[in-house]
Amino acid sequence: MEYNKAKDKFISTWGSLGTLWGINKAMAQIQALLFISTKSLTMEEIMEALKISRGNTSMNLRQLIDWGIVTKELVAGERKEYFSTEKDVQELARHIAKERSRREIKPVIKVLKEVSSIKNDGTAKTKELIKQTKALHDLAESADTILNKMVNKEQNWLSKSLLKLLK
Amino acid sequence: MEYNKAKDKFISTWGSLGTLWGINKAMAQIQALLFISTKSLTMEEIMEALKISRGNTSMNLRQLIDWGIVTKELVAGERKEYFSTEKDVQELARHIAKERSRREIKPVIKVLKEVSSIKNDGTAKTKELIKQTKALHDLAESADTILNKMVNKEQNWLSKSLLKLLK
DNA sequence: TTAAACTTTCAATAATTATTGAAAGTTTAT
DNA sequence: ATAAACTTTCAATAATTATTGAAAGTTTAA
Repeated sequence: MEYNKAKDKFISTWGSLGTLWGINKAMAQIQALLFISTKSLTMEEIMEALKISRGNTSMNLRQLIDWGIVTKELVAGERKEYFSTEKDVQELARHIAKERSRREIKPVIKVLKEVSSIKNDGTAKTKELIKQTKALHDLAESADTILNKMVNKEQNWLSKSLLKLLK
Repeated sequence: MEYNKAKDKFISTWGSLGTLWGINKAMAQIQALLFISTKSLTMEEIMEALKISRGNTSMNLRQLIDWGIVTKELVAGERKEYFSTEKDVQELARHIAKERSRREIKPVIKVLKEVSSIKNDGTAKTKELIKQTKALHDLAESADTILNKMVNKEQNWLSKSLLKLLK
């Protein structure tokens, strides 16, 4: 496989994976493009490379910046903006895990807490609801905690040793 | 919060979480309904409880069965089918992790392997593509391995002790 | 074998989500 | 202050994905 085919395959695969996991295709592809780029890119270059509109590019770049995985760079003497993504996979995973936890997992954990805390009126269905949502709550909380610890920068040595331990 | 409100909140929250993570709302809600039900339910009961059509219920039940988290039960002397979901959260997590790994993660790891194995022609862009996709490949493989080990039934004692270790 | 009781399939439709593109907005240089 | 060079916004549209519902299929009982 030569460079261009490999590049296209990577970008399109990354886009599909994004879609499968609830992340907009354009957003995933912009990140993929920046991830393998040897230099920061302008909006124009991104539009051109991915064949997407200016508006789409602008909105998705903003989202990526919100997520903390893309940064805007201003080059002295140039008016246009340059974009680059976090190049370190560990850091990338950390940002994504942190954001998805904050936006999606934590709110669900909160709901599970509320639901599992309803008054136990002694009926079987109430008991079951409490029992099951409590189990889900505990699992979600454990998973969320362990995930965040594992991708934690300072504790990275740990996740590496854990991996060995588990093998 | 009384039972019905809590139940509705749980089902709708679970449906939304599904959507956010690329899982069809109806599929997530059927699973949620079964998860807190004290008994197996018929298609009719599921349709009624979630206000969804027969076709939708049928297709999503099949998917849940494919995923290995719902089972069809035949009651002697009754013609209609009864459905129930895995009630143990640990088992549930295990099935979901296994399936998402198999369907979505493993194929991506394969592509990353291919892409990172292209011939290094010495150009900066090729070197960067190889380096970055290789890093992603290694991370994805580690994450996939560790996730599957963690949710592994036999090794569950391990995930529990790991959690303590990480705290 | 027929009919009743059920489930599945799938084309049509609806709902949701992504994308466009042009107008409005912003910044900088002169 | 004006204009050029850019970015953002957002209503319109397109693309995708989910859902319906009725016809076709299946199974069981008589």
